Amino acid sequence: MVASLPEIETLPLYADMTAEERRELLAAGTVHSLAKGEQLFMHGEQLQCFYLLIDGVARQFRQTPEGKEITIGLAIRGDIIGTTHLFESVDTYQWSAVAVEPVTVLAYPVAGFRETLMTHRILALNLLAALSKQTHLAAIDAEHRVTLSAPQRIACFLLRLCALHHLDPRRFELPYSKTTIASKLGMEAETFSRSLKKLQAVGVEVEKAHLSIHDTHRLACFACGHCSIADDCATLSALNETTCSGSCSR
Amino acid sequence: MVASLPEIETLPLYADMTAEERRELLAAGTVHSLAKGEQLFMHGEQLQCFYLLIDGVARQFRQTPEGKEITIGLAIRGDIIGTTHLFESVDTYQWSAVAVEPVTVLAYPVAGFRETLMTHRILALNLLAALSKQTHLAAIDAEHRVTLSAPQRIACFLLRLCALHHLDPRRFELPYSKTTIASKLGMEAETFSRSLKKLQAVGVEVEKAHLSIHDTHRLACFACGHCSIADDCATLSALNETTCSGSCSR
DNA sequence: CGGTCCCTTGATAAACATCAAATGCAGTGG
DNA sequence: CCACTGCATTTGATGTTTATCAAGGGACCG
Repeated sequence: MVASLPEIETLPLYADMTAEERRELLAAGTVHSLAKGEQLFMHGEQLQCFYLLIDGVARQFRQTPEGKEITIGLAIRGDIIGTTHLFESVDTYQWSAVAVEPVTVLAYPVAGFRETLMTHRILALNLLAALSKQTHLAAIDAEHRVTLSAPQRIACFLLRLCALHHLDPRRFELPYSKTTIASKLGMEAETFSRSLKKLQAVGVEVEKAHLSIHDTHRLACFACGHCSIADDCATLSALNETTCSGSCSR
Repeated sequence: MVASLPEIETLPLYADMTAEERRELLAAGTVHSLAKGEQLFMHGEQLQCFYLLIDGVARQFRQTPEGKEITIGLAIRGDIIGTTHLFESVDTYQWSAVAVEPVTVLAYPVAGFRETLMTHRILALNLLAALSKQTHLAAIDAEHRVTLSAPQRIACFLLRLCALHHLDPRRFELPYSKTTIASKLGMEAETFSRSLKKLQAVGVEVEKAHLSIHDTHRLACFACGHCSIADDCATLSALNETTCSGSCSR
């Protein structure tokens, strides 16, 4: 764990700080490691810590009375989990979080954290940035669920996946189970399976968990043709432009 | 406009401050009034101000290339609009906002706002609280779209509407058009119209824009039976308990 | 070897969108 | 005051998408 600690400094939460301030904040948190399947917190539990995810993947979800699970999001390195509850007038977690891959987190107790924020103003700004981003991504996700078909949402997800995890689109392995991805995209596993097959028509080869995107540009056109994020997704395209040049012809 | 200004102090954004600090912050913003249909900002425009909504209703939305509009949310008194973009690495608005009812806002220029936040630490905390709430509500909305049927989402919306706007459930008028509500709920106007009719079966009378909820408790059971927010919605129920006692039998 | 979990495939059904058309209301201009 | 126009709403008919139910294959594990 300690091996990866030095690089924590590069995470956005600690951006724009003096080395000293960073060191102090890092010292305030405690490192935890979780095996696949272990939970960070459960819905209804007493609020205790929020977490900075250093490595692995954590799934945040809600559960309906019937037992159906709705995935709120998949968090990866650099993402912050549990802060949403910090400033609400509640003292319990409003949803649950579990590791879907072995996870390393830096845990910060919520007790007295308001005071920490008063002292470390830049931290407050960085937290604001993180929450803004979350809100923005939530809005985009919501739009996708309304305007994009299941295959298109998958296509969008795959492109984003490659960008975020630095995977080679021409051949990569899904970093977590298809069931998990399906739930993150708000569809049933069956629909995911069937839709993935339809993507063969736009040049996506599937073999178990191994995928090959023959032409990222083509896939992007298929997925993003009906999406309003065009300019913003230039960010995503930029990341992909290592393997593919030119943007969608819109 | 000035008439309503004194009460601005009671908004959450200015909570926990000294009177002096509040006065200073209020002075930093400029009051704007917009007629129905006027826009606060448009997607792609240069980022200039963010807004604290003092009165009226503003709709935030995105537009797909085909011209379809996706409503992100309806903001009312106390809500903050445009902050999401403040901390992102973008300098344009990522979506649009228009007044669906005559609106009064307090506008704050984004230029130099980071510095303001450094000086006014409590403001930063209050902003964090506001953004947390937004994220939380977004998660709930997303869950509703997956787990609730159209009539149930409408029922949930109506109950919430009465609570937020302090309307008497036994007889009230919709504060904005049905088309607007439908789009906020992520459904077509036709579906909204048909679903609203189905609510007659659980005691909702409809006549033009006038609604009567005969039994809020019954409607809550119909809507919330499949929802995971039970405890949290106690907040909402609490507001409703002026007219209806007892909670859903779950 | 039996069990479990993940994934796939097929058949069916429900919910919702879409298309098309009618109604009614509000505002406009004559 | 009345025809005219535009917009919001409603209603009906139809189609598509996706969930649901059911069953089977394959990998991993004890």
